[in-house]
Amino acid sequence: MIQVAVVDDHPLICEGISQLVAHWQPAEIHTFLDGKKGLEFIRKRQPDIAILDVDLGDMSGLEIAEIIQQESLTTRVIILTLHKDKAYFLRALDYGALGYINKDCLSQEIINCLEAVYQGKQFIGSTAFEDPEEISEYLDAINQTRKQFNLLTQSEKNIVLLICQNFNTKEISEHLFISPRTVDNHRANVCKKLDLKGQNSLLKWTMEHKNVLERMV
Amino acid sequence: MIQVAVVDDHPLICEGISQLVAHWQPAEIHTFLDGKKGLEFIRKRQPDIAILDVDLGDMSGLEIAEIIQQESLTTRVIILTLHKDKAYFLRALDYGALGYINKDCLSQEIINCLEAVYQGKQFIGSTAFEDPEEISEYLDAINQTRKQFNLLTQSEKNIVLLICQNFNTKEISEHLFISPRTVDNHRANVCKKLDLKGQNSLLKWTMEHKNVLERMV
DNA sequence: CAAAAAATGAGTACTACTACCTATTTTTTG
DNA sequence: CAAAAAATAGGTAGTAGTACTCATTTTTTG
Repeated sequence: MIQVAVVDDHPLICEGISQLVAHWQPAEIHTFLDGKKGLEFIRKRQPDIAILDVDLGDMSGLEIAEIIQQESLTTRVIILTLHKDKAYFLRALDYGALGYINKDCLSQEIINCLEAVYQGKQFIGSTAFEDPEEISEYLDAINQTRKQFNLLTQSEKNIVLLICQNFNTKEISEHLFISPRTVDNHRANVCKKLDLKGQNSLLKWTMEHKNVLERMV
Repeated sequence: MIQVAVVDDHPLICEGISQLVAHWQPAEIHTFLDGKKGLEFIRKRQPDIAILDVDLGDMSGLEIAEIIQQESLTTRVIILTLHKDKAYFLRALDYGALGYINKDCLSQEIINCLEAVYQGKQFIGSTAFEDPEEISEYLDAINQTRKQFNLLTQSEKNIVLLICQNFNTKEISEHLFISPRTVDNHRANVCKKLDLKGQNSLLKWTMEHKNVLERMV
């Protein structure tokens, strides 16, 4: 049976979400009215899904999401928010939340979100923003970087990630126990694949996309 | 007479702040219960100080701070928050807010904050965080970058900022109508002053501190 | 197993940034 | 005005990354 944690400081919303989850499919639902207890449970039991409110009394659901990411817990995160704040959403993304929905969305949307997130897919509520413009631009940018990175072979990826960490060719070769010439070749191939031209173009590219790349380990 | 805008969706807090401001010194105080009207006023009248709540009904005070920064308004910003969330603080800093205080601080502290911010100084409430450790580390890092940057002469600063924007030596020289050799010399001097050694060390430094440097124009 | 893809290594040339140096002109400052 | 600081420009050398070539070995995949 699926385990779901619901963390929200409003008892009414906790109750509502629980009903919706039960409606979605039979699940073991645990509700928490404050962040610390919720986090404690998530750490210990690693439920399949955690539904986190942004504005908890003692801490933010975003902080919990950050911890889940940092500690590599298997729990998938849905962030619930009252405010249509772009920055909340960006942070939720950064912290690896898969779901992001506004509290005034329809019940069906929450169920769709649960289903998507349970399958490991991203789900962003249709009522989550005032202006979906910027958000989609941001998402596109991240997606493009990811796509580009995924054009690379494993060795090439490793090398790019080492460049991210300020290693130069010589240091990379020592770190990977291979010839600097090999590293050179991989670098050249990466440049070709990503259409990077000119001096330090690869270094610049990795540093510009550092945020995205660092999360692709 | 000083102009102060207070934006908070809780009428009680608006009232309390107004009283405190009046207690501090005679001022023309304008209160707003929602973000949009507050922002409209700030844009039009550019008051000396704006006290912004993080959790407004329609938008976040942080968004308003961001707009104030983007549009280079002269208004100095104090961010008020209910939650002791580190990320809020970091965003407030990024958006150029000078004051940052928690709502459960003492009245005197708010007055101290008003005074400091009015003088253009930064003021961070003593009760604003659970763990002042990380915050001060972050602040130190930013301050160190600023200090380093301020070791540079104007030309050197200009060149560093252009490196930030992905210009290479040749492009910088064309942009500034000077010889590439001159640019080379400035770069070398910067490397010396900042104790940067090795290939691309200056490029790496500027990209690592891009966030801070970009705000130093 | 055979073909394809990836990883490994090297040769050569070019370019950009650093690391020294000197020197002149312009601007700031006491 | 005189001294100091900054901006300008150049010489020469070394190093690291890009740009292309080729070849061999290992791993993946149909």
